[in-house]
Amino acid sequence: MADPPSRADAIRNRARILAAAAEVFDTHGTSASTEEVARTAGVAVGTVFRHFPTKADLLTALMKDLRERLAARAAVLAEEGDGTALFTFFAEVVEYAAGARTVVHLLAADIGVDRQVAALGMEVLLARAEEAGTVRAGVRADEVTALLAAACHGALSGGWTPDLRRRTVARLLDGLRP
Amino acid sequence: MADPPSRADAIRNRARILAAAAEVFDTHGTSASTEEVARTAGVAVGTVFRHFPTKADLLTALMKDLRERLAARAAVLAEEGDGTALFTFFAEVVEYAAGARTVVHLLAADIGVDRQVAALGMEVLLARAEEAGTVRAGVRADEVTALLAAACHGALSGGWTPDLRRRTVARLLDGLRP
DNA sequence: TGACAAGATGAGTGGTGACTCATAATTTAG
DNA sequence: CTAAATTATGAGTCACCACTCATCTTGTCA
Repeated sequence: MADPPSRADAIRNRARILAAAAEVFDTHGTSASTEEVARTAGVAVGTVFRHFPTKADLLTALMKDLRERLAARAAVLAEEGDGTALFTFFAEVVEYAAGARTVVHLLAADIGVDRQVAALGMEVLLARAEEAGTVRAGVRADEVTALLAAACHGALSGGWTPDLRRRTVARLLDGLRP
Repeated sequence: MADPPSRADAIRNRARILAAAAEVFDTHGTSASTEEVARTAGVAVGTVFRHFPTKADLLTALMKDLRERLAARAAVLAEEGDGTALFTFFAEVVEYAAGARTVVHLLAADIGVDRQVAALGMEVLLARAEEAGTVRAGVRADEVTALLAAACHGALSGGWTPDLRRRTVARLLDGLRP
C-alpha cells in the first residue's frame, strides 16, 4: 500500500472511503466503527483496509486533509484580512468544530502543538495582528493554538448552545486584545 | 443494591473500589476496564458489579464525590478569599485536571452546564469578584464554567506542558478582567 | 459455637470492533 | 478478446470488555 493505486475503480473507491470517513467520524466521533465507514462508502470492509491498513492510517489521511484546508484558510485570511484576521480565523474554526468532531482530533495531543502552529499558519496571522496592534503584547502562537484547541474541545463535548459558544469565544478573544 | 451494605467487609470493599476507580480512571481515562479497577482494589470483578451494577453507576458515584469536593473548595475560597478567589479557583481546578482525567468527565456534556454552575458554586465566586470589581462587567457564570471546562479539556488531551498550561490559563483569565 | 444470610469469587456469556484471507470480480495491457 | 494482475468481497478470527451466576467464603447474631 505504499504506492498509490493505479486502477480507476481503486482511485474512485479511495476517494469515496475518505469522504465517507469524514462524514461518519465528524458525526459520531472517531470511535465509530470501520464497518460503518465502509457501509457509508458503499464498499466492503476489506476494501477500506486495503486502502488504509489501519484505522489510524485512515484518521491520519483525514487529518492531513483537514490540516491543509485550515492552513489554506489561514493563508487566505492572512493575505486579505487586516489585523482582525486572527480573530476571524479563531471564531471560524470553533464554529466549524462545533459541527465536526474530527477537528478536535486534529488539535489533540498526538499531533503536537509545534507542528500545529506551523501547519495552521497561526504565526503569520499573529504577526499580522501584532503589526496592526490588535493583539496584546507578548501573546505567543502556541498560546493561541492552545486556546483554540481548548475552545474546540469545549464546544464539542461541553454541549454548549450556539449562544453560549459565541459568548465564550468572545470572552476568550477578549483575553488576547490589548 | 438500593440499600447500603451492612456488613463490615462490604463497606470496606466499597471504599476500596471507589479509591481504586478514582486512581485508575484518573490515570487511564474512563475507558479503563472494570477488571483493572477490580485488580487495583484487590477484589474480584463480581464484587465491583455487586456494589455498582453498572460501570456508569461507578462513574456517577465518583463524579458525585468529585463535584462535592470542588464545591467545597469553591465555598472555602468564597468565604476566605477576596475578589481574586474566582481566579484562584479557576487556576486550581485546571492544575488539578491536568493530572486527573475524571475532572473532564465531570465537566462534560452529560452533566449539564446549569447544574454544574450551581454545584460548583461558581455563581458565588463570580458575585464576590463583581463586588470587588475584579471581573469585567457582563461576564456570566455559565461562560466562566464553559471556559473552565474548555481549559481542562485542553490541558488534558492537548498535551500542554506545565509552562504552556499556565500561560494559556493566564490569557484566559485576562479575558475576564476589567 | 453453629448456622444462616450477606457477600465474594472468577470462569463464562454475549456483543462489538479491528483486522485477515481465500475466493470472486474487474480492470487493463497486449 | 483474453489472460494476468489488481482490487473487491464478506464471513471468519482474535482480542477486549461489560456483565452474570453457580459456588464458595465470611461476618454476624443468637
